[in-house]
Amino acid sequence: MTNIKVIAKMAGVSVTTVSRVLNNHKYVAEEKRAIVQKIIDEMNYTPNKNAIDLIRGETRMIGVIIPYNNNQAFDQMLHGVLNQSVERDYSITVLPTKYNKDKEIEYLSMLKNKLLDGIIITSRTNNWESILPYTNYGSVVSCEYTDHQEIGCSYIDRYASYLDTFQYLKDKGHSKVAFTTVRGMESMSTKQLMAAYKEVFGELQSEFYLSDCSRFEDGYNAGKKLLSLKKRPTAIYANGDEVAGGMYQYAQSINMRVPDDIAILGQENQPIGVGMGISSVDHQLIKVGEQAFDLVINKSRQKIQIPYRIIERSSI
Amino acid sequence: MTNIKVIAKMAGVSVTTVSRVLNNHKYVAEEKRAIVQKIIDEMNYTPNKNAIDLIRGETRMIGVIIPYNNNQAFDQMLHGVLNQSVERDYSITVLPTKYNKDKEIEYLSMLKNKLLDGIIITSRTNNWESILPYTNYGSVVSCEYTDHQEIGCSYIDRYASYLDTFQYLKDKGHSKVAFTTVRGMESMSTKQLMAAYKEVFGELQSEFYLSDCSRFEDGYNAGKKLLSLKKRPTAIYANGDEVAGGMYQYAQSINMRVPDDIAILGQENQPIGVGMGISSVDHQLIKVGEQAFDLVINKSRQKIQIPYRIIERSSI
DNA sequence: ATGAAAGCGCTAACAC
DNA sequence: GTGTTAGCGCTTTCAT
Repeated sequence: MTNIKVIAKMAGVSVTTVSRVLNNHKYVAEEKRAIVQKIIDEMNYTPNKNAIDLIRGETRMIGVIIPYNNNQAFDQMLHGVLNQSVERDYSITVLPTKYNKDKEIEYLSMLKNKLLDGIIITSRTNNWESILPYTNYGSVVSCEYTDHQEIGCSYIDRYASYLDTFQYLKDKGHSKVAFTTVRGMESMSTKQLMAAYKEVFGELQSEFYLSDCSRFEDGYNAGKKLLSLKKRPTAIYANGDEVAGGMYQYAQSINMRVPDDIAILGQENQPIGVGMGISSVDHQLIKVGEQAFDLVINKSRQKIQIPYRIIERSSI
Repeated sequence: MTNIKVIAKMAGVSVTTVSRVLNNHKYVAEEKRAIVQKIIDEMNYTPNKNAIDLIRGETRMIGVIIPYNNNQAFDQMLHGVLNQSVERDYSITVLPTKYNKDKEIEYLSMLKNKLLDGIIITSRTNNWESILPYTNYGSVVSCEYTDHQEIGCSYIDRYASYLDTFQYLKDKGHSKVAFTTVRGMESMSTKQLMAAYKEVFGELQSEFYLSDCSRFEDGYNAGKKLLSLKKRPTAIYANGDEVAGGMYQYAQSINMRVPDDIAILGQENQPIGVGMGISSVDHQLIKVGEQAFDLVINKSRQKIQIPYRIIERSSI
């Protein structure tokens, strides 16, 4: 292992001097700097960043906690983070939890371990009380709103969005609308969705709600269930355009017309949505990710709301 | 900062003993082990992994070099890597290069810097000769085939795939086929694509080839160009289902029927493809990523080929 | 069984 | 300007 000591010996100077040329310090004789640099180049030497981090207590590395690594919504946020990190010269470490509480905490403790300067939580399974202690070791920002002031937030106002969306559907003349989600009632956003539904349409009949939908196939199956109901919905609000696409395809397979027989609304403005002409409410998750990144590296605890928008296409 | 020293003092033992209980060493009196563990729990102490890495010279962290962070193909490989990393308890750092040579080398030198145990290169811009030296510092595996035996490879036989695909198209009666790519002739796979085309159809007329296609919109525009040709193609082989989807939509917008008026073949079996019924040649990039991960962590230099398959739907 | 002490590779006072 | 030295937080001989 060729380390700073070796270079120092070869150059006939002290490690300090080598360290100085490495870090572009002033007060190094041009002559010595030249010879040191020459040895460095010859030996093709690069400092051990691990040792540097150990001393500095900083890593320029940000972690992104993500439940699944194959979910469009989380992917979009991750992309936003990645976009910014490239500009700002930070590295990003992806931390997939599968909503495992211990795993999540293990990742959080990477802050304590000085492995990460900050963490972005796109979605969590532990309660905030368990997470809060880690804010002492590094910046943690959430992509979901929380009151806790030690947590910075880059979030969307999901409740408002859901309210708007259901109202939009109601205005279009729909009163029997069904919807799908990824997770069940353990998820904050599912709860908000439920609440918004109730606000607009009143009590929800349970057959109109389906969880565990992530991909196209899930949408297809959900479509089958929903459209087989004796009292079937006139509109479906899917949690993602991929899921919506699956529903769309099932509808077509049984010769139902969209939007005449069944209206379909997706989320997140995914490619499949533009391809199939599915209306979508875009929560601009990429922007959420970009903003979250800015917050972490600035160790900011601001609460920043990212606007959503409904993109009208022909499925509704 | 509560470190091992503090714990040692509080427990009234030496740092060595603390280190031993931390690492589950034998030869620690059950009594002492208990008291040390108690303090550790009370103090909510976790060791500084950075310091541990420094000594061990290992990080359990793998880097994935990716040109863009918003390209379906690279995303799929990344997902494959992520899938495996969760199982094996490794962290993954995403290293986006935008095909910048210096950035790419900078990332490679993270191996030397002891920041990464290994690196997976999904696509590169430097030549292998520049990359080879870094194999001395850690395992580097490529998702593209190379003869260099210091590089492990998890790859697809692109040339064979392209040959098969074009032959498939020819068998379907197409002789005028156009195609698109992300990058131009600087890319290895574009070169192979060209060669395969020539092999099957003979000389390529330049209007039948378009580069810089990544997303749906690119496909739409490519479709417009290709279908506006006086001598237009009867089939298009798109570099991805998203791009294919854009072409499909343009075709529909001018009332051309798919596949009767124009046949469209995509790649990578993306959701939009199943949604729109686009035939696709699936290179199983997720598997490529999974296999690549296995290779890095085993420091294997094997060359493993992942099979591709043509998925027939209705666009051809 | 347990602890003292010597590093891992580097930075940052502090002295000269 | 340059070098000596004391750490950063931990592991690992080597004694005891």
